[in-house]
Amino acid sequence: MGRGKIEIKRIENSTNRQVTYSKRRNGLIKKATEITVLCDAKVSVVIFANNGKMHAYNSPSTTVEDILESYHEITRKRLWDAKHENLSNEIDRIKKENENLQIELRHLKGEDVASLAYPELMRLEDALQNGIAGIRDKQMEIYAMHKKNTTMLEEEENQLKHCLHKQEIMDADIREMNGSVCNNTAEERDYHYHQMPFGFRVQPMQPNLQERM
Amino acid sequence: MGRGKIEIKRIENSTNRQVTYSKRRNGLIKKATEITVLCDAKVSVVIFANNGKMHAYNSPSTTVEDILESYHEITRKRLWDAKHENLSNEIDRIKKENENLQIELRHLKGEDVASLAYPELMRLEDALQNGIAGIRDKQMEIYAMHKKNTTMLEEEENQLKHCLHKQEIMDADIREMNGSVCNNTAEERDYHYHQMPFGFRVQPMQPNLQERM
DNA sequence: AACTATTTATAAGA
DNA sequence: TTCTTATAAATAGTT
Repeated sequence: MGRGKIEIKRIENSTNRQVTYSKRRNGLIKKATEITVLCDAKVSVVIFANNGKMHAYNSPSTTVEDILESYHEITRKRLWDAKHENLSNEIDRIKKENENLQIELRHLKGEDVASLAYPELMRLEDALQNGIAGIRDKQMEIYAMHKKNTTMLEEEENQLKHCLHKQEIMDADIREMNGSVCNNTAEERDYHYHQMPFGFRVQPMQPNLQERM
Repeated sequence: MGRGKIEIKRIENSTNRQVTYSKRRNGLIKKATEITVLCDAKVSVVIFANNGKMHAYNSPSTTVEDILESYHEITRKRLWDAKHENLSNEIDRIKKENENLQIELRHLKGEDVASLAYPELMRLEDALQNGIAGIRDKQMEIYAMHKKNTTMLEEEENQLKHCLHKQEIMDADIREMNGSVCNNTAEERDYHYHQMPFGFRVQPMQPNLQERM
């Protein structure tokens, strides 16, 4: 818009640039004023020249600071909204997944099954049977281990009893040799021992076994 | 600059104002861009429309305002971080809950039970027994309904057979009256009928019953 | 800064 | 909103 068309690139001639700057700066501020009046808008224009001098325009009843402040607020709000939405979507997604898991759990526990279709009931029964099977296996395993422990303890106990028994015989022999009277033979004592109720003979105790598993 | 000259005062027609705003806003920003390039200037333009929507142009630069603003930016960033953290915590919480549900589900399905303690196995077995009980109840209910349906169909079939039988007797009587010879009494035919294998007398068919449930 | 030929922006209409 | 176009406005080069 002038005698000749110009390319939009830096004007190398310093004087020319200065003149153009001055004219266009006025033009810009005029346009800003016009849009403010015509369209009831709030506008802030801040221009720094090459040489560092500043000019500014802002629509009436506001300050450049107000408008710049609002600008930053909005810019930040947009950023925040975007991220906020991502997080909210993530939460919704996980909550949905959570809900489905809860429903499946309730069904497996036999709750809320009244509304289920037959094939679904079959599926649930299969799943539960598998569950029980797996848990029974594990229980058997634990039972077997428990039994094995008990047996080992029993054997240990028996061995201890046996040692004790031998010791008693030896003590008796010693007392006999020392001149005291004893008419029980070793065989007789053995017999009496075996007549004792089983419960008194063996008392494997392992109260903490369950907690260890 | 247009088809007609306009006075620089607020445009009362809302649509016109909106259109003019849109055009002039683009014009203003174009001018800002041009002066930036041509004259090596730094320009910042912020425009708020009547309705609060914002547009802005900034030449690629760092100005004093920008630096002053960064203080506020940091303040607000802290605010944002706090809100962000709340959401993140919420996500972590739900994820954790989700994980626990998945574990419980796997256990109920008999998976990953190898590492469980005995009391936990007992609890799971109880839960599964309850589940199976609930589902068996529902299955019995469905079975009962199925059986009831079948019975009803059988009765209908029997009634039909009965009607058919009566019809045959009547037909025979008519033939007899017409002079043809027949030495079977109605009673005899009745006897033969009742001697037929059950399966041929009644054939209730309802192949799609299961699919209807 | 003023002038003015020309380019550019845009008001009105579609 | 976008396109068109007649016209107003801006401005490049000149004085």
